[in-house]
Amino acid sequence: MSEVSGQEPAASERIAAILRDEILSGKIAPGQRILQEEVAERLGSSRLPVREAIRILDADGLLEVEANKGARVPYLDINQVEVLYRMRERLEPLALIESMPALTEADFERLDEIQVRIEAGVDVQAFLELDREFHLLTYSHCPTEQLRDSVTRLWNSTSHYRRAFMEITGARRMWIVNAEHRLLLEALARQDSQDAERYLVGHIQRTRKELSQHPEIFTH
Amino acid sequence: MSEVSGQEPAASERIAAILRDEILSGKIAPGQRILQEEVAERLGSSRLPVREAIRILDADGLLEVEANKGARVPYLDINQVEVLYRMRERLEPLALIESMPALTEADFERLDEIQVRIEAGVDVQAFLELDREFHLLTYSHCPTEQLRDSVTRLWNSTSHYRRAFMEITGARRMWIVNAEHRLLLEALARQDSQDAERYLVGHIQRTRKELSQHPEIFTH
DNA sequence: TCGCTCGGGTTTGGATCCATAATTTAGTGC
DNA sequence: GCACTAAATTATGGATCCAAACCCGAGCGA
Repeated sequence: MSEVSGQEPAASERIAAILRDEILSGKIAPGQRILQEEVAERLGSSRLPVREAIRILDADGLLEVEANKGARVPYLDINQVEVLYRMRERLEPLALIESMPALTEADFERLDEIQVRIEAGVDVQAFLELDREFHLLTYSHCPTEQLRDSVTRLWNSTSHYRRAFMEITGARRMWIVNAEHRLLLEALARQDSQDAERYLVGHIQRTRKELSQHPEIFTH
Repeated sequence: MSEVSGQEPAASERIAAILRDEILSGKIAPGQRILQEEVAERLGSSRLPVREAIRILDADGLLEVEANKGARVPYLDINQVEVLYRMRERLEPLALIESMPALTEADFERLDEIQVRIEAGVDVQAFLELDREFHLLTYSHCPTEQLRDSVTRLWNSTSHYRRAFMEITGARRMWIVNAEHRLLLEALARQDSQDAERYLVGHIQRTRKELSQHPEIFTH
């Protein structure tokens, strides 16, 4: 994650990117094991760059590695996800405040475009991708890479449960998300860090509370 | 970092542990490059486990890796370290609250022993190691591995600057550290999460403010 | 029938060799 | 003498082969 990537993506980076997509999109589910040889053959390389890719994804919080036993997408229980959300509640406002002053006109246009699309109504997968882009874009100018990476890790490791939640609840309470996003955008446009932090924390907190009312998501 | 380590430490883990010590103790300084071959020869292995170890340390926040250019201990500027401290101020109280209820009698004895040693007066290197053990031990029962790892990463990547600070200021204001540690311990013994959080945040905040008054630490 | 042990097969971990990219140095032309 | 170029050196990235650890099932015995 911390790679600056010279200019050409190394094979291990390329493989890591593909696996990352497959995990985030749910094609590879929690509990599922990653077989080095299978991945190597499927992506046309030797096992070595796959091993490096697995380390990269481990650092991204997408895989857990156990010595001599391989890598798998971790199962999380409801308590762990709760704590991950509490971490988000504390870290993301910091990233937002650090990033807000540097947001450009182009960023605001893109944020508005994303929000318009979400409001137009999209399926679960599209919503998850747009929502992720929306929030990570608001943090993108945070100058501290460690903070950006930490936030990204938190989004990564909770993505599966966000999807499961959306698939259960459907679009019923989507108007709340939209209202929160709009309020956040408006505060950002005013460069009001207090309001922005308030709306962001509320947004994450509400999601955590709703999520914890669906323990069935975590039975496996 | 997330390795559960079956029973026998894999070579890559062993090498990572050695390099981690060398970086944390300052034997390898920020800016210094890690040559795979040199490490491999020095530790009696091939380059391959060294490559894995480098990935592990990258995930630990101790190295930065650039494609085709190798790994080095990152330089941080004063602003980055400030943000890392603000991250600590937000994350460590969470880890502490999650861990506090599970602290055992043996933990408290060890914490007291550490604090007694610090008060007896030790050199910089010993203080850094004891202080690290002290705080990480108070978080050690936090059930969420991601949170423990995040906190450890923050300690890792700021360790060099903590040492530089201590070497400049010496033992002059050590009584403040001791008072803060004692108040924290007492609050933990009472299972008073409010007080514990208050003292911990104050402790980290004060360090951040004192550190930011020594910008000369960050000139390289 | 249940549990234990001892295989065979599968999968990960490590070593060596080769390819490729970056850096440095020597050379050449102006 | 300086700047640009090209070749040699150095270091990282990748492929293949071999070793060691783990997993699963068959067979044996209580």
